[in-house]
Order: sequence, then C-alpha cells, then structure tokens
Amino acid sequence: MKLTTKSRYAVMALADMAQFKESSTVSLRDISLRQNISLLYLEQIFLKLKKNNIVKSIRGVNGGYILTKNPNQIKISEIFYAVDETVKTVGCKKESKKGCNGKSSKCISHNLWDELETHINTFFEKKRLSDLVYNQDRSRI
Amino acid sequence: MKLTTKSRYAVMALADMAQFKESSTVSLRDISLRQNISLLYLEQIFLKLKKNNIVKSIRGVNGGYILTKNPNQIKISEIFYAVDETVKTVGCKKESKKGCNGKSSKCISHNLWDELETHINTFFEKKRLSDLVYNQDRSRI
DNA sequence: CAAATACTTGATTAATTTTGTCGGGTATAT
DNA sequence: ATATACCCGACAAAATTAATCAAGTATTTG
Repeated sequence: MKLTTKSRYAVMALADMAQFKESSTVSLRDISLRQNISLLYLEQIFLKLKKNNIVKSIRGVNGGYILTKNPNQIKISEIFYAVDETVKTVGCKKESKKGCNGKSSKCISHNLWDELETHINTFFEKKRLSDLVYNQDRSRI
Repeated sequence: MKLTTKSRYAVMALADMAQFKESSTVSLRDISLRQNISLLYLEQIFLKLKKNNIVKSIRGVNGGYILTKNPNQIKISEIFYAVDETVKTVGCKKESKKGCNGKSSKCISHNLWDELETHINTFFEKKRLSDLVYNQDRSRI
C-alpha cells in the first residue's frame, strides 16, 4: 500500500509554493529545481491542480502559478482528489452477482476495508497545506 | 493508494478459516472455492503465512492449515507483514546526499508522510482477525 | 503398498499501473 | 520579435502485481 509519486509530488510542489511565494507567481521551473521533480511531469500535475481550482495560472514571461486559497484552506484531500489519488482498499465489484457486491452480500472482510478507507480519508480531510509549512519550520534545527 | 490483492486475500482466507473451522484443518481447496481465490495463488500466500507462524500445515489426505493462535490474538498488522504488504508513503532515499534523507535534511512534506504511515499502521495494529468474524456475523441480516 | 489428497518451492509469464517523455502548441511581457 | 512559461494529448519505458506452471514431497486410507 503506497502513495503514488504523482500525489506526493503534488503536495510537495504546493507546499513549496506556500513556502517560497516571494513573488506573486511561482514558475514550475523553480519548483522543478528546488524539489528535484521533472518539469514535464510537474506540468502534467499542475494541469490537474488547475482544473480543480487549487491553483491558477498566468502565462507568458514572469508567469507561473498561484495558489487560489490560503494554505490553511487547502485540504490534503482536495489535492489528492485533484490528481486522482484514491484510497482503494476494497476489491469487490459493485455489479457482481455472485460474491461480494458491498450490499446484499458482503464478504467477510468488507467492513474492515471500509473502515480502513474511512480512517485514511479522515486523515487527509484533517490535514491542510499550512500544517506542512509550519511543521517544516519547526523541524529544522 | 491501494491494497494489494495478496494482502486482501490473506486476510480473507484467514477470516474464512476462523469462521469455518468445522474440522481441525482447512484445505486451501475449500478456501479457494468459498472465497473464489485461485488455488495456486493461495498456496503462494499460505507459504508466507506459514513462514511467519500464523498458520501451520498438515500434509496428506485430510491435511490443510490451522491457525496457530486464536483469532483474537492475530493482528491484521502481522498478516500484512507476513505477505510483505508495507505502507510506503515516503519516497525519500535514506542514503541520498542531496535532497531529503529523512534525517539531516527533511523535505517539506516528510513529516506528513511519516504521520500518515503511523496513522495507517496504528489501525492495523488495533484490528484483530476476530474483529472481522464478529463484524461479519453482525452485518448479516 | 498404491493412490489420492494436499502441501512445497522456484521460476516464469501476463496484466496492469505508474512514471514519466515527446512534440507540438498558445499566451504574454519586455 | 523573442524568450519565457503555460497547455495538452499521445505515447513509451519501467516497475509492480497477479497469477500460472512444473515438478516435486509427505501422509492418510483402502
């Protein structure tokens, strides 16, 4: 059970923006250099973040991206949703006739997986981008 | 972020054993039929469970597997560990000189991922096989 | 003891998903 | 104009997961 790099990078990049927003916009090139993430890959990720209204873009020279909200209003769960990171613990098909479909007949472990999913999602709901930035500052020695 | 079928199957199979232990041993063939899991794949899984002392095996006709402990003493975390399911949220290499190595220099999101890992693992530590079986019984209408 | 059952093990293949890259755009400040 | 930086769809490489195969060994039962 692991996180995809896509969602990890998304969070890292947004945290980077929250931290280094010296100017109004932050270019992907800067993030790429600072966080050591492929620029091309970052572009892919930011398209999704933009579609989901987490950042907005400004084109042209001196362009870049800006957070649409304050870091303390951006939940980690939003970010994950934006880049299609989902928590999948259950393997049962909803439309399967025989076997577990989550409704009429539940497999032995179904409730456990459901609980787990909720447990993880709750974590993401609670955490906000601002938590990272402050945490980071505190953890520097 | 998703669970591998291997660990899902492992939990399902063990829960099945806890539930249907009419005789002393349960054959993989029975589990395979009841839970609709490939027999060959189950064999692979049970080898690991055996190496990790969660089940023991009895060969020959009427052979099969037996749980080594009571279901209320088998943590989900043990099962996951046995089949090599690990929770990996951090992508940072421990030996990397530049960038995050988890110690001298931490990347912005490092603490978050660590927290998440702990959060998930705590869940698996708390849950026991017996929780599934009872849950299941309760959820049947 | 023969035959059926069921566990044992390593190797190999098939399928899927992740992790990017490529190539060609378009908009804008200087 | 031209360099910078976002935009977008398609594609390819790599890694991982999922599952199968082949060739066993041990044990019970008739």
